[in-house]
Amino acid sequence: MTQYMDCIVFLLAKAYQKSQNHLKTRLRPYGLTSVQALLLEALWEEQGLTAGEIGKRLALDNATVSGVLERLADARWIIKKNDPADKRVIRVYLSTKAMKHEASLIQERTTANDEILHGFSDAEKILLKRFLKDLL
Amino acid sequence: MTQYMDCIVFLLAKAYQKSQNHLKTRLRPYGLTSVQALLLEALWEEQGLTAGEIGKRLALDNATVSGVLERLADARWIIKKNDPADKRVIRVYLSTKAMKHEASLIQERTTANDEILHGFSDAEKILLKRFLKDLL
DNA sequence: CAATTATATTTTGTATACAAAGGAAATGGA
DNA sequence: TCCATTTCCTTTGTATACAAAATATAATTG
Repeated sequence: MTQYMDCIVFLLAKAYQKSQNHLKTRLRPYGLTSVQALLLEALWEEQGLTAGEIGKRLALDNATVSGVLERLADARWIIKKNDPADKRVIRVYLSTKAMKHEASLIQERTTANDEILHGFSDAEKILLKRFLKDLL
Repeated sequence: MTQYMDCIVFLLAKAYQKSQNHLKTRLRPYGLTSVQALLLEALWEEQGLTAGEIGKRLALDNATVSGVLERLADARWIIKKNDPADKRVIRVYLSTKAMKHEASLIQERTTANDEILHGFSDAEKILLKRFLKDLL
């Protein structure tokens, strides 16, 4: 029982799942999943991104992006439009609903982060994030 | 683009996915996924665990355990038996195939771990693991 | 200009994670 | 003893991640 408990993949998996749970709980009232909220954040930063650009920015593969976009559009968080200059390209825009919730959703994510990291010192937070970034 | 790049959930997710890829690649020749290999490791440590016990040890929920066990049994890595003392209970045993591959599979996991952490000093490895365990 | 190659997104399929529900067996109290 | 409740695992459903294939459009080449 001790060997795989020291396996980095296992530890990352469980840490991720545990942390994600904090965020998921906070997003539930909005009817959003954490990946959906993440995608909205990318759009708040820059509207009109293509599906491919979103995938690159969020390190999501195109099949996943396609599904997430579809469900976000269905729930009226985004609007998908073809690019007139290239019929293969989908550009994604935020709906009024999304614009209205920007501040609160970002707040939810920030709060979840604080919750997750509440037991760490500032130095430890920086170090942990550096370690994780080094793994990417 | 910078805000969610500092989100702990995002960083953990992507670090996990990136790391898992190393392990997945090494397990592919065996036809095993990383969670399946993880489950086999639990059984090498103790045969005859119940589905529930496996779930507890590996922090897997029962629906997931059920599916993983089913596919492992189908591929002849494990044998599922009812417990005579309690018909609700499933006890899981390793097949000959699994016993034969124990050493090599553990080696694959160890090597993947080394690969993933090759850029970290020994002290950093210890610290990273401590941080992750603190998140659980 | 037509054929070939490349690109963008969607679809299809498998696996895991999780929530909820279902079915069978065991338990405990009246 | 009987029955309501609890327990164990499976099934069902949704979401994401990833691999592969499909479809449509754009670019390149001869």
